[in-house]
Amino acid sequence: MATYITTPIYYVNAMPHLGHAYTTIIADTYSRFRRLCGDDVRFQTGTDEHGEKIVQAAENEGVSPREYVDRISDTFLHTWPGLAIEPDHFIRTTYPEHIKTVQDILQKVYDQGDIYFSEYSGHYCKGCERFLTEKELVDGKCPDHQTTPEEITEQNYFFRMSKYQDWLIDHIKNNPEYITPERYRNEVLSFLSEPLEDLCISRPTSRLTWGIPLPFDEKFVTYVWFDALINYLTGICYPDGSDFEKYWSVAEHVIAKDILKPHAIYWPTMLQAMGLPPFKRLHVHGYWNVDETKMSKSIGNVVRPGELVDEYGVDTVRYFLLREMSFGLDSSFSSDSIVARRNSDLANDLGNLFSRALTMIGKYADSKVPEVGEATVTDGDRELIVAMETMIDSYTKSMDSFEFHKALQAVWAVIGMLNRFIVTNAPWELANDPAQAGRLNTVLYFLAESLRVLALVLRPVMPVAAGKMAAALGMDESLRNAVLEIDGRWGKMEPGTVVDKGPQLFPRLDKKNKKKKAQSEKQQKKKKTEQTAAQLDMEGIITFDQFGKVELRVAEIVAAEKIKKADKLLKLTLNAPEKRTVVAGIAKQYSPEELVGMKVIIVANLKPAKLMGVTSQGMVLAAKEKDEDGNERLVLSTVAGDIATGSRVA
RNA sequence: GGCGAUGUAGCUCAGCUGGUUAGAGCGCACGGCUCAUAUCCGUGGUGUCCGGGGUUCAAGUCCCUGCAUCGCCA
Repeated sequence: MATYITTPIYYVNAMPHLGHAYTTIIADTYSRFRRLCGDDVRFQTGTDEHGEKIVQAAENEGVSPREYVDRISDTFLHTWPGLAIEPDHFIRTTYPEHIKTVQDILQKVYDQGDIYFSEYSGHYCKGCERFLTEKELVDGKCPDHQTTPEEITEQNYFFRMSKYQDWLIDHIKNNPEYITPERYRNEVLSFLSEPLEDLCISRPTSRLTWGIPLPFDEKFVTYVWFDALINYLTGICYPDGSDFEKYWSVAEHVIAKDILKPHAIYWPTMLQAMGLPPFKRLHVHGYWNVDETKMSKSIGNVVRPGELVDEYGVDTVRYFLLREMSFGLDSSFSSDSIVARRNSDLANDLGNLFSRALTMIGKYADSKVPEVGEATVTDGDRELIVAMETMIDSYTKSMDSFEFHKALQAVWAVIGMLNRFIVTNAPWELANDPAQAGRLNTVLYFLAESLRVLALVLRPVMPVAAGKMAAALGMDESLRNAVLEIDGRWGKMEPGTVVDKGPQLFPRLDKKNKKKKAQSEKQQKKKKTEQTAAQLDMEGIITFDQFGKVELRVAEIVAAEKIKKADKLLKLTLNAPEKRTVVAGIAKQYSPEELVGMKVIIVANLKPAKLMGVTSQGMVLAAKEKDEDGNERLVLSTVAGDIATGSRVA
């Protein structure tokens, strides 16, 4: 069997965060799992590098788009090894091979009449960077930006997506596993119950040049999906090459729920138009909330994968992410929850089991795995063997259907059983009675053999720790290329194998732990500064550190409008340089029109708040004074010279 | 506004087609062991199963309705 597993290609307008890491860890774990099943696996990830936002981001940094994408793409590439993620191929949409294939495909689909040129007159929202449909408008305004879109007439190329709608509905209905979990399948079917519109696939070069030119019209470049999605094909050398033959029919995509529609609707219809079979399965996962809030750049609670690994270690991070989230649903991340998992599941249950078992083999059997005394095997022992087999069965099923949390639950059920097995058999008592030597050997063999199986099944999730386990069991070489069907069977551990306990697999994490000393010192220091801060606070003085926490930035107002029923409030859309909405109480002093284009200073890391139903992500600074009559006068703080939006004010 | 999902122990959740005293893990309390990473094992309690109405011999499980949260669409 072959397996082809992909992550989305990540858009290089942001640095890798927890969400990227989760998606990619899933794909890596699945890829390792399929290898464990003996499959020929290809695992691909990469970066998406064209489009308007990239041009803007590059401009903000004063570099060329090329330099910019090279740098960010490189960051992604170098993030993965730190998470023990090992893709077979890293693709970039700026690779010449990709560009050529995209153009060949566009030409083919165009030649067969599925791409047509059309004049399009519509409401273009600058904030969304796209045309909004009549239906989308609320009171003639963009619901996201509360601005009146511009009437633009533009000519563009369209893909006849609607032509394939019926086929797609049938395909999804006939293949229950095509989109999983089921909730997302239902969502897609519900969306498809309405007529599908054709897909706009181009942008005129007058507006965007950083893209792949249409082969049949040089005045246009491809817009997003006919570029990005095709990476899944170019990565396996479509149209030629044995890799394409081998892997396309078994392609499985992992995505987060925000890009469901492009993958579940655009992509299958595109493939159908190309005359290619649809991919095999699409796996959709939810979001990680950080401390109860959605992770977002503007809130500033972005979790960096590298920092997590530094703090908890790669295996703990991978285990936590896979164990804590029910695949498909949203989940919460917090340092408390990861420490809790680490201590209870990894240190107490698994790590301690491993440690006590190997210590006993060391003490009672001279560090050599003993032989089973057949005559001393009990019913309890046989139950353990059955439990291990049952575990492998349910582990395999769950891993195959992306229910990683269930797979791990099954593994931990036998870990609990093994801890009970030790208490029940009390090897330390058997060791005191020479007549029980045979029984002792059997018990020790059962432990060693069980740990071997654990090391085997845990490898996809915790490659580093499982490697250490295998090495300690003297099985490093033989387990590295193990196949579950063969090596998962009971009794593969050779008597006489020399074990070597080695250092603790998962030391407990807590404040008393010396390993955490550095951190607790840091915390103490923080506490101390907080104390002095509290003192200063009384005097109305703040420390430099406190001031440093306030992130002031230059932002450009790109749109402004009044908020209904609020005489003082204006809703501002800002470039800072990312887009954000801020509500400001300046309606009495400023009209929306005069504000557009102005550069102001904002507090960028203020906790978002909802004002009159609008979420404000920050606050605009203004000077305020009162005259004798008590009337308020207010003047916006701005910058004295020309400076890029997003510049830090300090 | 339309469609849909969710609401079960302090926390995170499992409970398929309605059927005996509603479950798991974590946390908490108590007891036991000593091989082990102050770990492990055993015992224990707590639940108006979101509110209200209905169907049924029987409802966390079905129907209606209200509230809350979320998602998709508009």
